[in-house]
Amino acid sequence: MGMPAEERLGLDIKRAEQELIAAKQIAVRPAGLTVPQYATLYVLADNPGISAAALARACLVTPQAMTVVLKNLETRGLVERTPHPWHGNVLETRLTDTGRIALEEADERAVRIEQAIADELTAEERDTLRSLLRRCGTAIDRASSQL
Amino acid sequence: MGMPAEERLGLDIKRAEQELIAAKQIAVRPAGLTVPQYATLYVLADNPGISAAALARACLVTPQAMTVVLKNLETRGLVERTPHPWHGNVLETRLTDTGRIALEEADERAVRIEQAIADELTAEERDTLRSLLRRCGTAIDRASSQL
DNA sequence: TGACGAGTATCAAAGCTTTGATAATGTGCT
DNA sequence: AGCACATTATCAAAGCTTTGATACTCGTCA
Repeated sequence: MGMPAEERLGLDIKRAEQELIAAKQIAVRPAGLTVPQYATLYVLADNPGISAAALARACLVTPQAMTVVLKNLETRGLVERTPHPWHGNVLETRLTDTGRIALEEADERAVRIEQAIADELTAEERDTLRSLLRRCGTAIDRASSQL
Repeated sequence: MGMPAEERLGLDIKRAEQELIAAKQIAVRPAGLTVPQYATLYVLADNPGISAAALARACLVTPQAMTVVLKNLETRGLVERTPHPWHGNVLETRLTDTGRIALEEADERAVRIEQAIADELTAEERDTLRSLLRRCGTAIDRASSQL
């Protein structure tokens, strides 16, 4: 393999994300939610009536993946989907009261993970991390499109 | 929700990882591999005869997840699993010639993604990013265990 | 009016991942 | 020898994700 594993920053990013998602799983589990479900409800809380496709874009997943998540949430009564008043073919999705309660319970614990990250770094370091990650992202996109 | 979304660094980390994995998918796909399969073969190349459980730890997944990946790789003849010579209950896993070829083909393209990241940042910035991500990781672990 | 393109929803198949539980094997300690 | 412990492998169930394909609706433009 051409490039030494120690120089591959991708592993560091992946590791951080893996630790993050593992911690969030533990955080939101007592509320009866998975991480994708939590993320979906979180976006839904600020965007009532959003379409599943738009929700998928906001959560960085495919529409098909979002369909499955919504199906599970709807079965359990955490969200409700009603036909759009005049625009056929579109289903409006909204939080139910039960869904909002679950979200708040989950967020209360999930936010402690985010708070721990924020507390570990100074404001300047947070900006630096954001900036570096963003530059990685653009570099990745560029390389990917030229692949 | 208690904490503003803009302050949640988790989203930035997740986004970077998502872009990374999407790009790697595109990179390794022509070699007929998925990202988890590529990661598995990559570790396997440097650790012939490793057990599935150890492989799972190296790839940051559960043993069950690794079992599925190995099963798919074995079906397609990219790896072979033989009983450990004297230690029963352990299956040694090794790359086949076909598997090595697939890995090299995949790595040739995947490395361009890593190279793009490395090129985008100075040596000092790479160290900074690594350090910040590591500190995030420890903070996450700490918060998670105190949850 | 009619064609086209964008956005949305859904079915199907394949693969990955996790939790939970069970069983077999090897090692170390008593 | 016998027992506890750690490691390994595996089965089962549930959920997430992706690619690929199909179909419906709406707005725009010719």
